[in-house]
Amino acid sequence: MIIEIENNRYNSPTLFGDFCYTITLRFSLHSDTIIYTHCTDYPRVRALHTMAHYDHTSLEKKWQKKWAEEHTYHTSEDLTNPKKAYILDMFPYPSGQGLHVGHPKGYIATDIIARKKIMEGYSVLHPMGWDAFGLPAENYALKTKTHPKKSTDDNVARYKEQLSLIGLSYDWEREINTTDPAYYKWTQWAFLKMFEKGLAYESYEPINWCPSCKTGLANEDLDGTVCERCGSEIEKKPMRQWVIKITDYADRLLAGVDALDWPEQIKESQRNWIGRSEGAVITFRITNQESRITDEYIEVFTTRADTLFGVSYCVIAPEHPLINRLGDAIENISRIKNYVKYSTQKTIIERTSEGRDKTGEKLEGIVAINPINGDEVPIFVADYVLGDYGTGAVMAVPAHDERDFIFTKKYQNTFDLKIKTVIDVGTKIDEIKVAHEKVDGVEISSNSHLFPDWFRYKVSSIDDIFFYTKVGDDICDENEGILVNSGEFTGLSSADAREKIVAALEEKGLGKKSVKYKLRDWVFSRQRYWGEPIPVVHCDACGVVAVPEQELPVTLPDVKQYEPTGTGESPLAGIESWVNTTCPKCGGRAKRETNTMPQWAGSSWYYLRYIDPYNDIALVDKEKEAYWMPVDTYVGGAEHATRHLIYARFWHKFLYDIGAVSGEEPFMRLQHVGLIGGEDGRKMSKRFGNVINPDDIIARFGADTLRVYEMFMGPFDQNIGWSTDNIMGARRFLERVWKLSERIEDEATLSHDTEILLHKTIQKVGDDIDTFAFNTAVSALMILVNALEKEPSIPVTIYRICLSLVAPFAPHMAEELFARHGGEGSIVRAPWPSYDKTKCIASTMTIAVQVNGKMRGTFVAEVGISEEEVTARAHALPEIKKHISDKVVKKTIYIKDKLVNFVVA
RNA sequence: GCCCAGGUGGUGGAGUUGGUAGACACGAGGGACUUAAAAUCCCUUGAUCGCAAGAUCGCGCGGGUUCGAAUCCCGCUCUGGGCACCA
Repeated sequence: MIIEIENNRYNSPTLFGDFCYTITLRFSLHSDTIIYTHCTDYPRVRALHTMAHYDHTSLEKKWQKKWAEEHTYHTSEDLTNPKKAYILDMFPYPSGQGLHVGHPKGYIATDIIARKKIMEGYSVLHPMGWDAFGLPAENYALKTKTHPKKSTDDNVARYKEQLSLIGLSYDWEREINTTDPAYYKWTQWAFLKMFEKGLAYESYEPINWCPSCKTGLANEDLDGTVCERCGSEIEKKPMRQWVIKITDYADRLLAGVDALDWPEQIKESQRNWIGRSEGAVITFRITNQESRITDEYIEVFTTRADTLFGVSYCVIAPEHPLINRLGDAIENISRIKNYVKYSTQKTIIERTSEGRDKTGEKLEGIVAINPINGDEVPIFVADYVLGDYGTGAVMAVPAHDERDFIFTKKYQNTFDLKIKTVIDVGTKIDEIKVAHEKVDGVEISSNSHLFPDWFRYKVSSIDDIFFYTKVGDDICDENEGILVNSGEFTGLSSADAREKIVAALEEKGLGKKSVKYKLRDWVFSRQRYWGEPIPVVHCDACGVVAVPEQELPVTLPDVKQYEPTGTGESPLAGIESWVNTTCPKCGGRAKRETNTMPQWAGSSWYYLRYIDPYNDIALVDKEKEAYWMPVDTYVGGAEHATRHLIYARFWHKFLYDIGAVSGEEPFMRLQHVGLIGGEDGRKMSKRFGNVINPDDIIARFGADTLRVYEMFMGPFDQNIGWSTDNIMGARRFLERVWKLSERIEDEATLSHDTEILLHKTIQKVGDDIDTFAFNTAVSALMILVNALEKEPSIPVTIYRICLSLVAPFAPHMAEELFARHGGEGSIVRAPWPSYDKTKCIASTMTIAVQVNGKMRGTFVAEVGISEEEVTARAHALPEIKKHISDKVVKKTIYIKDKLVNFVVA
């Protein structure tokens, strides 16, 4: 019976180009909808109307409603189940743009894993929430002139709506939001604990300042020299700020990396970011002509104590306190102060973009004493030395450090700087195989015909070994070698010399081993409105006082003016009624801290809140935490490698130290999600007009098709461009699954080959889901369906197995077909199919036959056939005979069950 | 500059404990069905030569190891990503 006739004009520019007309007849037959369409010629319209029997829209709506009503994805509270899986996505910050098709890719993957785990009988925790504090949300609010609270809520609602269309198995009863006072109470609580332990402190050091976002930023918030958010050039600005001593955890953060099952790339960038360097701090005493200064010194950090004999001068950073300490003892102090002013006013980009060109000033009137040999060397101030790394001062060895070399070259003539080679980086004579020539001493050239531009010499303390090094004064090789010109240490290897030189200095109290890190303390305050208030007050009498735990949360007050002030104060400073308070300690007048926390605060522990989302008396219940943690599978973008993933690991280790959690590492296994680019090959962005909205795709092809396609596109962690043409492949695949149901027969049996294929497919799909090889899992399912299509009829039990395999990928369709074909209950809780290993082995196999390594033929053999028989049958093949003909078979290579290779003369 | 990842048909990509390269899918070409489209189904589809059987060449480039190399080794090149004066 005809239930509906439509006459439509389609003119959606994204998918259909121009427009066309269609006439659609909808028939209702039993519970199916059959749609016939007549349309004016426009090929892409077919995408809409190939859905004979399979009306994705109504079907997906139906099941999403049902799952919600029946709380299908409610997390099991059974903490006795030994099998648990915590499957987590990096939660999004809801921007005003909404989702494009790239965003759900990771969510689909975790959803597939979570669904399979449920089917395998695991207790599964698979939640979702919102990282809604922070600059992006606030900048968006400012742009649209709406209150951040309002715009954030709107964006969350929009995101949730978009996500819900995809059919994800989140337990929404555990939804969290970092801007919820009940949530950030515990962000503040953790801060107080850090404050208590001395890990959170106030600092007045110059920090990164974004002039556009009008706030201080952590090193991690920079993209090179610009603000990671808005792209503005960063300035250095001295101001009061809260800092967290993440550097106390540098060694543990580094040591923990090795054991993690994370992509090597992320592990490597964390190692680089932490940047551990083993070296030594060496003390250079300072003196002047009259030896009046006796108690001043410079401590330098070096990883190359073995080059100490090659020191030409010392360099201190412009920020180094020595300059103020010595004051007029420096003869040209005003010139030096000018230089300090000049270089500290430079932006980071100016200071680094000068690249190789280096500037500096010599401190006149004083010299540093090399502790190893008493040499007096000049002291410079130069901004190629960083004030906040190591000791802020270095010893310069131009012969073995490129930067020192460049600086020396520039000022060599002005200040008479020496370049002294103290490490022989040459090659041992026996390695380059040049005839012996006994030459004593150093720097005696030789005209080796092999290496004419090298000169050779013998180091007197080492018998019978000659060294080579390159001629010329442009030696600036950092490599290690053998010490020369180094007094009693001459002849030692670099590694050996470092130990011995530092040991010798240590005896004199002028040096000791030291480890330094590139990681800097975490600048934790933001001069912005939209963040967690830092829960401390400033009391005239007591100084900085923590807000008592029982008064948490310190709620963010509602405010009319939330634009950043740019003065170094947050907009909160303007709300007198909120700022003025009493001191919890003495009861006197006090002012609240008006800086807020960075965006990364709330996301540093959110995975714990999902476990126990309504807890008001503890951050997380210990028993529940011990059960669910650590996160078993964590999926998100690679851009968080040195931000969120460092902060969260730090936060977790801290919580471990105070006994709040049971393990040291939060995320056991991490997977990258690759980006989905636009169809034009560029990044998907509003700017390029190439954004594909998942809502549109779902409306036209269905959520199941979107899910299958995104998993089938290619390797999960790879960046791949979207293709609306290719999505048809996924759609057709699902239609085939649908149509298979027409050929179900209770009494049917499968052909032997198809049965083997079925078992192999069960194995492969399971393994592939576990290893994030979703593309080949989908491919295996397609191969199975192609084979089932060729079967005259399909047993219903087999069909249901097939549906179970499809269910994690296309849950709506699988659920519908499962219900229609005798499945009991929801397929969500149906058992994951098991396979029979013995049935994965075929009874016959194809043996490849090669002659001299070239494929010349194949034949089919039974499993278990003997080597002799394989060889004989291979030899008997006509195409093989032809290639061997009268030649002699010198050798036969036999690989069991795979191939035979005849080697002929 | 340093570190990491990668380079396979017209396209997305399979295949890496060395053993039948191009699975699966898209696109394209041909055919069936149709008044005609669309959808669906069947066939072909790495390149070159050939009527054909078949042959040769092919996984960024150049070498090497091996009976046999996309896979291992050496050198180079290009692309993407990260770090970047960290002493």
